[in-house]
Amino acid sequence: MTMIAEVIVDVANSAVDKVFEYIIPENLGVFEGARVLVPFGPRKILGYVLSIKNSPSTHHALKEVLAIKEGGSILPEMLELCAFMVEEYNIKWVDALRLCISREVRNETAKEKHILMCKLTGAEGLEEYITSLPSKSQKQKDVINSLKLASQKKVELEKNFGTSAVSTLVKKGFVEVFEETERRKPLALKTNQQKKVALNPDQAFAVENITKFLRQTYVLFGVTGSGKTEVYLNSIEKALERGKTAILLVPEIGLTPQVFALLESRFGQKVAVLHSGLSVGERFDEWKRIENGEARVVVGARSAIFAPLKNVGLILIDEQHENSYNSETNPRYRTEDIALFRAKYNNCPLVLGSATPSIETFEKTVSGEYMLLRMPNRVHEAPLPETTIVDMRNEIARGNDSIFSMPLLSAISEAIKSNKQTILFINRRGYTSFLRCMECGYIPKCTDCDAPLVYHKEGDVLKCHFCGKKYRTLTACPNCKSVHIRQGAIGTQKVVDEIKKLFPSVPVFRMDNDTTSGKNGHQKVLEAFKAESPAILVGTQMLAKGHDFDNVEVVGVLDADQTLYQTDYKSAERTFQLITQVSGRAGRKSGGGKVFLQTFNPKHFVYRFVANKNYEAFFDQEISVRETTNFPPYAVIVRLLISHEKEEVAYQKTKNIFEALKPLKEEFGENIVFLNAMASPFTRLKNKYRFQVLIRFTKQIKDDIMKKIYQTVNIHQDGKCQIFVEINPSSLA
DNA sequence: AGCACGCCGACT
DNA sequence: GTCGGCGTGCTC
Repeated sequence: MTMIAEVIVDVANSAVDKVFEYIIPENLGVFEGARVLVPFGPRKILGYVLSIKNSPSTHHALKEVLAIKEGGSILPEMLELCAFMVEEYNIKWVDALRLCISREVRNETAKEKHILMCKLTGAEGLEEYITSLPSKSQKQKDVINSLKLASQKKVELEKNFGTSAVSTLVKKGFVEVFEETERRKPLALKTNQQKKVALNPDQAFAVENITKFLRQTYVLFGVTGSGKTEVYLNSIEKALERGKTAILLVPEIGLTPQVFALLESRFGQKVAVLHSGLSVGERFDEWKRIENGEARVVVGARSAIFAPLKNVGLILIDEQHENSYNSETNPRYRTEDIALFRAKYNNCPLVLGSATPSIETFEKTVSGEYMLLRMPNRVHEAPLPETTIVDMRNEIARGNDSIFSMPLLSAISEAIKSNKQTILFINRRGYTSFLRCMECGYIPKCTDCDAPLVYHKEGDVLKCHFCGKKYRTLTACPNCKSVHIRQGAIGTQKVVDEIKKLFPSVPVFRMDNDTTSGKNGHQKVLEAFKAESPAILVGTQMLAKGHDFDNVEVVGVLDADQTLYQTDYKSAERTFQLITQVSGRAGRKSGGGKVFLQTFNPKHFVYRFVANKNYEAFFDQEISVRETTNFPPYAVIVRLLISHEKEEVAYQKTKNIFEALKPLKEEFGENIVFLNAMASPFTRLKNKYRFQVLIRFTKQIKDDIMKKIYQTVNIHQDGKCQIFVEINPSSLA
């Protein structure tokens, strides 16, 4: 009986992203998930076997599978996951499959590293030989004694005892040289052997619940410094004890060598680490170790969720709210979806840890879908920092129009006097930002959408990012007639200049995308900062990501409003998360931290809850806003981003898609809250013109309507015109 | 994505 | 006549 393989070819083009059938020659050992070499037109290319069946479903003349490629085959679990992703995100099969193998294996850009080892052959007459050696041949005796303990690298032996001693012994047949594969190990810090600490009652309760697997998904809700890591480690330990494996995901930036060192000290060689900082050789070896079962704990950034780990018994996502868990490019996916799929497949718990969980996730603890595990106390009993809200309008009234308020400046001065450190946070993102009257705090908003307008350099206009409406830029405040109008964006660089003028003798460091590029870029800046005291660190949101600062007393949030007036439904949530996380950097060890929030809008509910450190109260408020305004999690927002190199074509395509989607309004009636087409906020990007269609609908119709949206997209999509579909985009910029 | 096929302009 | 430009279309 001839068997037929359904193959997806390894070509990243939607025109060939479909099943091709091949005859399986007998004795080739083709299996589902295998990587195979197949004839494709005039050439031979790689393919992935999706399934095997008895008879073809096409009348094409079938060709034969040529060969099997070793390594990098797709586990049955991952094949199912790929099918899920193709369905859920409308992505290409190849793109899904490629996530599941390492690019080093796929491109053959790395292979195993072999080194020469030496060992004793066990040949007879060794003892006699040694005693017969003249005393000047001490080196040979040393080599033998050394090898009696363990096999050793040839280069090491030669370095210690000389090449001639080693080669003589090889010649005499007492020492044998053989090849061994060596693991290229990602560099870890010196491991200061962590002694296991006893869990506090909250931690113990969490570990016990997770281990008992009472619920599919847990939200580990713990304030900064509450010891979530210890819960992760203990839960992993319990999973390993049951013979299972575990995956721990951390935000890309949070994967500090300290975290890895901690895991390694606890789990040793069982840990594999995957992140963007690895060399090709290191990554190749880590994937290999996961594939062959040597590694049983995988720690890594978001793509590590695709690690070919078998028998998964626990999945943990640290800092669940982090946006870096959402892939925004090419194969778009949400790590939480993938993790939940794998957890269900493996019938194991999924743990989402955060001090500031996303609104959508926390809502699921309220509805009972997820189980909430609270950790309200800091481990070392160090109190959370004291937060002061500074009204910047008062500062201007006092004649201080600098970017630093008086209370913040005096706190910095005091910190310097007592040799403590200061962190200044300014979240400058993108080129454009809103305008603001420096006297009354007025911010121009769209008359149709109530969204703050965004200043565009191009054309010198104000635009609404929701409806695309344009306004003339402001020269004077329509509210108070002041001409004191500023762009909201003050960059880190300017802050550094200003603070240096005020405190010329204090070392100032800057941490943003420009200063942290390159390997271990973050680490270098952080270490430089930690080595100085007093010192000041100025940085963007990357400061917020879980770094441990022991000596920071003052945190200044220079422009708290900046994230608040980003133009989408998540801006309050994001602001709360960001400021809470940044605040958490103050007084971590000693306590007594001070946080200053500089704002023009001190009455805003977000700041009140930030200052009170009350996430749950913030959640209650925010979730009711979402409910009344019909935004996620009560509704679903879908954005179709249409791009083409010709503006007219992109515009026409957008119009066509919009017209094609319009009938949905009749079909789904009031379940469709909003449907409109408009120019994308960045109209031209990478030489392509971009337009977008926004659809907002109630979550009940999600599955039905998504099928129809994807159908429409697939009809209009071609090689030149790309259409990206995003569900609940994290930002509409 | 490649690679062949094919149908027009400028050369030995 | 034919060498080669890259538009179009196919790959089980």
